[in-house]
Amino acid sequence: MYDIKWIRENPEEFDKGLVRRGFEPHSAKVLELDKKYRSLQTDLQDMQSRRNDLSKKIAEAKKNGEDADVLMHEVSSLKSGMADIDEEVRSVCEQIEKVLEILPNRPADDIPDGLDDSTNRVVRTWGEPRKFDFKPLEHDELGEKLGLMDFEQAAKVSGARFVYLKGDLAKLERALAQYMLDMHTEKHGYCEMEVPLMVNSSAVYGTAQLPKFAEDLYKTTDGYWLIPTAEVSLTNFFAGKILDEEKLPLRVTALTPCFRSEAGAAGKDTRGMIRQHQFYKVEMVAITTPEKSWEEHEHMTNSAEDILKGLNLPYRVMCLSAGDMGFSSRKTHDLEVWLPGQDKYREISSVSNCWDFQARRMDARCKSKNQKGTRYVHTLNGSGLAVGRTLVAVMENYQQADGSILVPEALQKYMNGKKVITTYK
RNA sequence: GGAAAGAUGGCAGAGUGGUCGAAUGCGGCAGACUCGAAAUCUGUUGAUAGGCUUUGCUUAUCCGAGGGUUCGAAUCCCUCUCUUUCCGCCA
Repeated sequence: MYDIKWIRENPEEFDKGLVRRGFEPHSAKVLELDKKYRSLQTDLQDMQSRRNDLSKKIAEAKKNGEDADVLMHEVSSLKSGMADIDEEVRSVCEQIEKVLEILPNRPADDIPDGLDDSTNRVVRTWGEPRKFDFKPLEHDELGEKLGLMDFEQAAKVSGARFVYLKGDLAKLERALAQYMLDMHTEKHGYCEMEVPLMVNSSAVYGTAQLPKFAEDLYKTTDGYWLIPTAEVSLTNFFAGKILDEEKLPLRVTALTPCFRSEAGAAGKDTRGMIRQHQFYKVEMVAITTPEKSWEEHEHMTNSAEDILKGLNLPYRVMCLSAGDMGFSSRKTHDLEVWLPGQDKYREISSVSNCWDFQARRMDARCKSKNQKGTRYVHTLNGSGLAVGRTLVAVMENYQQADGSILVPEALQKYMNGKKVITTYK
């Protein structure tokens, strides 16, 4: 959510950001409503002030045993006009909110222009894609050949975009999640959390999946939303709070299933585990002061990269263009892992600095001891990593000619020392 | 699911129709005392929005949320949410 005061002072910048995102300029309309709102509010406050004065006089008159009927009538007539203005103030305020709540965050200055992924910029590349002396398979083919991945039965039980994992492959996924959490908690300074998977509307509004993206989410019969990412639960942990600036940054992480309807993804990634309605993800969230959020963005990106480095999976870091970023983000780094089966880099993590955009929506603030007043915190979130997609990457990168899969060294301790995954017996 | 009691500032906790944005205590901040610290004493200390003659002044709103009654609501009425305790059920 934008700060109306900031728009008042920087209308051109506001519009410029929107245009970079592929949106129409909105400052003229917003400022017109804002002007109306403020003038109405002043009128209303004047009336309220008069009412309060008269009420005090009535109290005094009654205390002195005087007659207060005339005064009381005066307030009554004053009140009849107040209700209308009150209604108008509320309506204009709502109109402003309706406009602002569906506008995306302002892109940072240093990110590429462009409305889609074609102008995303490569920030850095790590690792050499492995040379195969056989034709590498895609993960779903590998998994099914091993008898450890079953899409067919999942389709019967649930439908498209679900999977069963069996035996060592199921265990490998669990090992991956554990490895990620251990890295983040022991090495990167995150606090592990166990979080709600079902949340209410105001939480989803806070992280800005609502009101605009309701069709991407699952809703229960009694009105809960299934989280599409632990970002919702983790970030809202700080909703409505005033945090000590001295204690920031706060870093939290959680392993959760994520639920997505994939409403707009018909025909995309229909095979395999890349795009499922339900998948595990380790999410990182950081809360910082306004001064420290860019620094924290780098730290979080590095934390995600560390996971891939530890698994020796080649990847590159992309800086997303203005129009390709998520709604709440000012700057997003995507980590793309090399998938030999697909012969391309695929997104495995997305690390975003949301600035004060979500903090305003969920009223998360911070306060310094030597400072008057409060400020909105900056929120950041990033996948660290998408567990299902990491499993895919491990399978494709560590496959052998006979169809077996080597267990990356970093995961062996989570697999009881097992070094290779073969057919289920 | 049934019954009862609650929700007040950073925290604890008074306040049942009229200078109540709210006593008191703790905490925080500033000062005094001290070589320094502790203890003690004194003062100070909420948020949001608007206006202005803008390091300040002023107006409004905020006592779980939303409505209502009233000249006036933390206080009375209604709805909702949450918490606690007891009973029931349950991984």
